[in-house]
Amino acid sequence: MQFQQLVYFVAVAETLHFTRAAERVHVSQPSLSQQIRALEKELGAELFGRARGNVALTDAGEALLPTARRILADAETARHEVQELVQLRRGRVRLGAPPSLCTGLLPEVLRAFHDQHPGIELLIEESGSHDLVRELARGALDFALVVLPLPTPSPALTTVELLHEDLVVVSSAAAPGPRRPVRISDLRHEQLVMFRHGYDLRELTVAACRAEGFEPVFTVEGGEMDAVLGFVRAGLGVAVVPSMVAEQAGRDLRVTPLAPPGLRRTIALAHRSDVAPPRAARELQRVLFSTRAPSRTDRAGGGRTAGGVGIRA
Amino acid sequence: MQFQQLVYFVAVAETLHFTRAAERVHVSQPSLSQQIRALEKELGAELFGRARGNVALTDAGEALLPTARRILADAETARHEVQELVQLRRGRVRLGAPPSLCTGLLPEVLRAFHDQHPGIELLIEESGSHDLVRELARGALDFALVVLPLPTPSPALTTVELLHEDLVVVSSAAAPGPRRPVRISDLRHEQLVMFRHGYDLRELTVAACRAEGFEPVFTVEGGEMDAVLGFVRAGLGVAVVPSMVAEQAGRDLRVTPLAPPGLRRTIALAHRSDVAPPRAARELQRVLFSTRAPSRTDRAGGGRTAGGVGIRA
DNA sequence: TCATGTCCATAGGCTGTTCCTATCGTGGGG
DNA sequence: CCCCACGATAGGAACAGCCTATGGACATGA
Repeated sequence: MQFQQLVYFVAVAETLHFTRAAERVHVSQPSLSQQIRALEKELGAELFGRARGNVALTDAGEALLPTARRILADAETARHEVQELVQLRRGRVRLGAPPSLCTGLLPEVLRAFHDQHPGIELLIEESGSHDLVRELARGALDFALVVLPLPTPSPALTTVELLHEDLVVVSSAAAPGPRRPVRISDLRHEQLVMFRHGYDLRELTVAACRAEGFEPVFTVEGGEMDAVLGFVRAGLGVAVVPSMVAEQAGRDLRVTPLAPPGLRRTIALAHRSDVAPPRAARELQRVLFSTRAPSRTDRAGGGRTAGGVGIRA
Repeated sequence: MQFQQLVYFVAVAETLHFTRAAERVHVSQPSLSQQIRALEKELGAELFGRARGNVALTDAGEALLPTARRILADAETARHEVQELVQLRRGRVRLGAPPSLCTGLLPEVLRAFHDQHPGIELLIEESGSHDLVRELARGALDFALVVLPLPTPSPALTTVELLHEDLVVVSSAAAPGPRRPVRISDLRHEQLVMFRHGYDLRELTVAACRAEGFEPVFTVEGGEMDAVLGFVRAGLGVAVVPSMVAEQAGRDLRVTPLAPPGLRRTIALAHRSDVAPPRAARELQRVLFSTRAPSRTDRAGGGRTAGGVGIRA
């Protein structure tokens, strides 16, 4: 049984006329006759009574017709559904991102993406890089924005550098504080407001302080991004945050850059190496890079160079 | 899109392994790969992620799978339904017959047919030949048992002679009556119980009397077969009925044959010339002729010889 | 590190199918 | 009585599907 044969069969069933049916399906009349015959032979039953000038469905034809129609309709549906995915009219992207990026970068990017593809569902998982990497490996995420280097590098993940963020010090606009760029070592004498465990920023900041030979002092610790900024506003201390976050945090925060070499962190987009991300996810990747594309160096998760892992058209 | 491709696709989707899927559908692995590729190309989307040792459905594949399964199931259903008709496990026969045959011949035949094909629905229309011919032409019946010659002969109908029936006179067993064969002309002095208009037997009997030069006298008229026999039993008069009916009517009826040449009528099976009867109807035809097959002369409705209208195997 | 095995993709040749054009056979209508 | 309409048939060209053989990439174990 072939789809063609069913198409021909339905055409004849609807026109009750071989020649006209052949025209309708754009095939010669003998070809159509032949295919109908082949179908009849396969099914072991005549589908049409072919009395002179009076083509009519037999009972077998009558039995076949509704199912044939349904099969053809289903085939059309199948094509259509796949097409919707291809054309990004439908779909889903599961993106993981650290809280700082959810605050800073993502709103703008997701807005742009959603405007272009309103049918695509966006699922955001807000976690530290460690959790995100695990979720990626499980297949629970299509992509994750992560801070490089990865806490648990693995060749199973491919990362593509997205951007470098400068970290800055924020403090209460009301409180007296340094106007000039500060050095990390200056933080030895500051009271810090610190994120909860799991934030990449926490690990990064603490590591930087230790590299300078001191252990940072926290007045408050454990909050999420918004809470930390609120505590800083309230004068409880200073915090080290990405410049992008600081910029968006408002005027009642004083933003102080770090003196060179400062602190930078590299944000990358990570995905499993073994499966190509869904079409919609690749499209989000494209939007992500076109919105904010200061760096496009490909790096494998383990630190090895992984060529050719770019965006698939 | 081809059925084969969907079969292959489902096999790969279920095994997540090209080589094993190929074995399962009894095709070489390259052929299967090629068909999957062709399907992907036609749909414009990859259906599988082919990472080393990790074949997985893409979102497009995920979208296609349920519909593909449904299409294949429907195709199976279509084959099955047609097959049921072919194998006479299901179907319908619409048969028209005059009341005398419904009483005499049909019970036995239909019983035999039903025993062989319990899934076939039997619809009997009990009418005179005139009505039956009209219903046949309308397509409301597959077959009709009719009395020849047809009241309205037409080349649109094909008739096949089935049997000749002798007509006999029945009278009450209680009442005195002739023991020897009677002649038609003897009926001039009898009180007749007569069927309602529409019975072929009525037309035949009345015509026979008129041919003998007299108009028959009815004590009761208008009843159906059973009623007429009841009236005869009650001694209201005699009736002319087919011998087969008379035999089954019981012992309280006296059956008197007609003297030669007697009265015979020819029963034929009629169907439309332009469409082959459904499979189940042809099977009933076969049973009909094998149960009671004294005559098989083919005759066209108009009286012309119509060759090759036999039972299709 | 190298040999080996697994697994999917590719290449080339063969066969069967599908399609075409041309033609036939048969009823029905002018 | 001839012609027309319509489906069936015939024969040949183009194509698709399948096969075997082979390639290439990765994983595994000595």
